[in-house]
Amino acid sequence: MKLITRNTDYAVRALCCIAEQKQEVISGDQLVKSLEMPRPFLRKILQTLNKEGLLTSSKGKGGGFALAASPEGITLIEVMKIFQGPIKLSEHKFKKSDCPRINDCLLKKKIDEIEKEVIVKLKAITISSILKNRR
Amino acid sequence: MKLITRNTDYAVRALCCIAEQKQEVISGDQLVKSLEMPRPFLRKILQTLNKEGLLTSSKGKGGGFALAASPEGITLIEVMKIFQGPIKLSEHKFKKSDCPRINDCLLKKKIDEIEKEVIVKLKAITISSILKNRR
DNA sequence: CAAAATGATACAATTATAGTATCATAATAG
DNA sequence: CTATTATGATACTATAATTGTATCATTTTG
Ligand code: FES
Ligand code: FES
Repeated sequence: MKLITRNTDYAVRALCCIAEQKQEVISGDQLVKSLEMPRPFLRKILQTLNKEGLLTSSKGKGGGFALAASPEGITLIEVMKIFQGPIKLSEHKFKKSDCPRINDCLLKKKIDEIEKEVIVKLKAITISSILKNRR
Repeated sequence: MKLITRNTDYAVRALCCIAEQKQEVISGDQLVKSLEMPRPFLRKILQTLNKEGLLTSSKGKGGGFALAASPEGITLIEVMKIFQGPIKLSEHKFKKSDCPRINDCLLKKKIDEIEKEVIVKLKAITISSILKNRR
């Protein structure tokens, strides 16, 4: 019942780390050292973030990754969508298709209300607001 | 990223159905007919609800299940705990043990705030409040 | 060309969810 | 006392999601 998967969590940590960096561009290997996470896993995450337009990348010596937007402009929900798909707290599948009862499920209606509020909260979280949380 | 598993959803639907019934006791097979869900799966769910004290059961002809408390007294979060364990939106495990970064993870702190609010909402949902939602 | 970096893609392991199957036990009617 | 109707306990299996790993190709710079 976890809201955030490891993909997303690592991606956010990487984005935070890049945002804090003095030099704009930082290589994957430097990030591995700072963040202590499995190299090939982080590499894949960085590639995805680049493909989705949250990072820019450059190859070759001196290359690496940089933020494509300011830390204020990168929201958590955006990262979640990339790695976890759209937020659906009350998804209810039955062998790949939706539950036949989904339209009259009373519980689903209640959960949908909670979902709306969670989405509002998530939209308010950005890389910069996460960094501000720190002491 | 689903908040409610099928176990929980089915359990709630069953509890609602029992609560609405005129006769207090209803058999598993009758519930299967009303709820259109896989018999052995529902049976297991009912057994668990009984073991956890949300239902009472009686064997033999005329037997079946009945609510152990009033519909106002059964909360969603109670059912969720039974089938999904305690609510932990920001759990982050690494091979069975907690993520070593869990104590300084800035994102986790943000998610924990959301978790608190979600728990408040969930605690307010009961079988009777779910039934009232219906038109 | 060699070194340092990312890009693309296929594969594998682990865990969680969802579901099935079987046999035992108890209560009731006749 | 035995057949029927019901639940109890428990072991097994299937599917999907998550969490990774491994390999080779491509681009950039010196
Ligand atoms: S959406 Fe399927 S039972 Fe609630
Ligand atoms: S709790 Fe592990 S990185 Fe956030």
